[in-house]
Amino acid sequence: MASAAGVSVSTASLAFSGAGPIADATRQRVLDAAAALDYSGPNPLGRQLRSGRSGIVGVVVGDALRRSFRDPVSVQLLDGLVDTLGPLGLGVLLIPGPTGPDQPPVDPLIESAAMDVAVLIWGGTLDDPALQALSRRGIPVVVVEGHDLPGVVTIGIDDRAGVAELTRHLVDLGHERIATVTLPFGPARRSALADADRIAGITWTIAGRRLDGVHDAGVTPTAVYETPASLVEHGTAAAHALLSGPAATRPTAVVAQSDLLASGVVLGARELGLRVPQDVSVAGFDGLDLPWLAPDVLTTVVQPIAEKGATVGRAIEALLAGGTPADAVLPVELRTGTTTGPAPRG
Amino acid sequence: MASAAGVSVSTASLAFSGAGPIADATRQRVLDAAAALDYSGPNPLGRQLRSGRSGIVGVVVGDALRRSFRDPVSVQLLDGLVDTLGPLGLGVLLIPGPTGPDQPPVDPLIESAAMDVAVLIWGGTLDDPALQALSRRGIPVVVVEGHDLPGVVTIGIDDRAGVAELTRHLVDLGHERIATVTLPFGPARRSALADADRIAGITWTIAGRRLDGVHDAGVTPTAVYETPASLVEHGTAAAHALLSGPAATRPTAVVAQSDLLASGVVLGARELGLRVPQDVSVAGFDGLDLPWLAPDVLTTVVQPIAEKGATVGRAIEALLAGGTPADAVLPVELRTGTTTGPAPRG
DNA sequence: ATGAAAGCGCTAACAA
DNA sequence: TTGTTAGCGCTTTCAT
Repeated sequence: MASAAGVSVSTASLAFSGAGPIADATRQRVLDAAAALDYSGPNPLGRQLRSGRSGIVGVVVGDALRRSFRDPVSVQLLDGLVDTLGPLGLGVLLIPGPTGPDQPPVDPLIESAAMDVAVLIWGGTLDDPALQALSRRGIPVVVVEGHDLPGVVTIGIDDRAGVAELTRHLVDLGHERIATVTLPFGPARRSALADADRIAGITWTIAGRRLDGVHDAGVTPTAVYETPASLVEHGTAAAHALLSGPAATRPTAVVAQSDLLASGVVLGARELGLRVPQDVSVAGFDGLDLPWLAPDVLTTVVQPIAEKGATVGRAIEALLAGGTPADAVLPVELRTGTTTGPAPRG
Repeated sequence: MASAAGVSVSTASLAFSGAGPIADATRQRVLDAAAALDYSGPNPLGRQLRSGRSGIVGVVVGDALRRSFRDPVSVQLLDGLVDTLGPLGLGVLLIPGPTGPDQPPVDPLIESAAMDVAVLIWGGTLDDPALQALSRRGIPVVVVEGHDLPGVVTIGIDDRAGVAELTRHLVDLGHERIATVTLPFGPARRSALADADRIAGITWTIAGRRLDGVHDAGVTPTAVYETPASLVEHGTAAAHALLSGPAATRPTAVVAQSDLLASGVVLGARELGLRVPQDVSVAGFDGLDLPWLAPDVLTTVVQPIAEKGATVGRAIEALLAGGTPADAVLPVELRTGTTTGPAPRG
């Protein structure tokens, strides 16, 4: 302990914290002694116990890291969050989400890691075991893109309205047979066409909301293809399932619930010998940069991802200050690119 | 405190830890009392202070998160690391690397967050301020893909030999004019052709080692294009710079130091109207899945990324057990795809 | 302006 | 088998 080296006891605390009244000379003496003993400042563990705060925000990614982080949306969200949290002196602890059906339902870190707040990326329902464990521990929770749940702060975007606007754009272009490619419906992931029963059983609301957006535009999709994750290859698989039929019955437009899925659809359509947008229009959601689609630019709904992360960060700040931040729904914006065009003459 | 509720004091500790002798009846009584008071197990802060361990591994990503995580290599490494650390009860704290030249050199978390070990992804030299801060704090460090530094554990791959083998593959195909596209040379990032002076000043050894690999195969690159980050768009820019000249002098093969760069080169070559591999061969490094290149498969050097993460995890385990884990150099393997072929007849 | 003392919640040694 | 005690390193009253 530096105090032994210097002369005082807890005056050292003042010397380091800067708070409290202390003579410049004394402070300097303490700092010098610390340097001599290469003591590098207060031990964070002691400080944390004393203050009851760990300075750590646990971020539960909705999936195995590998899969989550292949999704630029999660990454950019995390980036915005880290940028906001850093200046507040808060660090982000990565917590893997449920890995597989036969794995333990919640990561041990959720049960026992020190954290002041937790963030659930990608939703969660009330009976989510992670949510229950956190509430048992009394750790406040911020949920991104989930249900509106009592007792937790929810940050989302107005995706339903965004998809509705996008769909109307397609209707205005004369499209009548519109198919859609969705995000996963729930923990039981599938890559397949979904029937009405399956659609009725959607538990992850993000897929449901974006599907509702299509209906809001007065459109009933000719087919709904459900994917197990927002990845390019699943979009390609969807394209093969949706676009292999004859031109007379094939959809003339595909609305994908993410840009990654949409770019997979574009690639799949090309593999089938279809031109985009002459033979089929493709639209996405998110507003990512997709350099490999160049020179095409995807028509999509742009969501403010980094801003979403920052909003989560501010909610955390408010929570830690003892406040009760309001839920937030951020606006989205339609961006028309080159992958949508007039419906082909039938 | 549960002890008040139950009947005992620190017997509760035994009840929760499971260690030590305790009567089943007593344990049950404690657990019941805990449930009644909804006490959710020992406070991690107290436990941490007592044990002197935080259970946290700080991972310093070599860059802004946004950029780091667009690189699948970092993500998969992190994934392998998290998978290994989880069962050990260790969590990963994300620490942003240097963000910009005018930013503070090290993130405050490096100075003051509680962590038992730190991992530096993507290198670091001896005078790296992060490394210095960590050593001042007495926190052991594992470095991935960096220099061999005294006092830190280094985990890497045999990339030099891998690039040499790859280059020999091209030589065997008859290529004589081979250009190369490199990873960043150091913190001062550029997107430009590099002259000899610039090459002599490489500080991030990963670029240097992979460049040396080309020479090991007896090849002097006709041009070296330096990129500011391992991203598709920088590969495309490199392709335009390297492949715009007349066929007689243009390189017939390009060795990129990452798959992302290589796929950018492929896209750029196509934009220039060149066929891959008939007009120009392109090879990469990493062994990623690149769905958007389909049906092409990149010729590349496959590195065991997840295994690298796991190796880092095991080194951390050994470090925390008081051992001194050895540096590791993991093997790589050439994978020939469809993007390299015989040199065009000149 | 500085020092003394208490206590954050826990666990490990020891005593009973 | 259980209870008592001490102390991890810190910050914060409260005295001096």
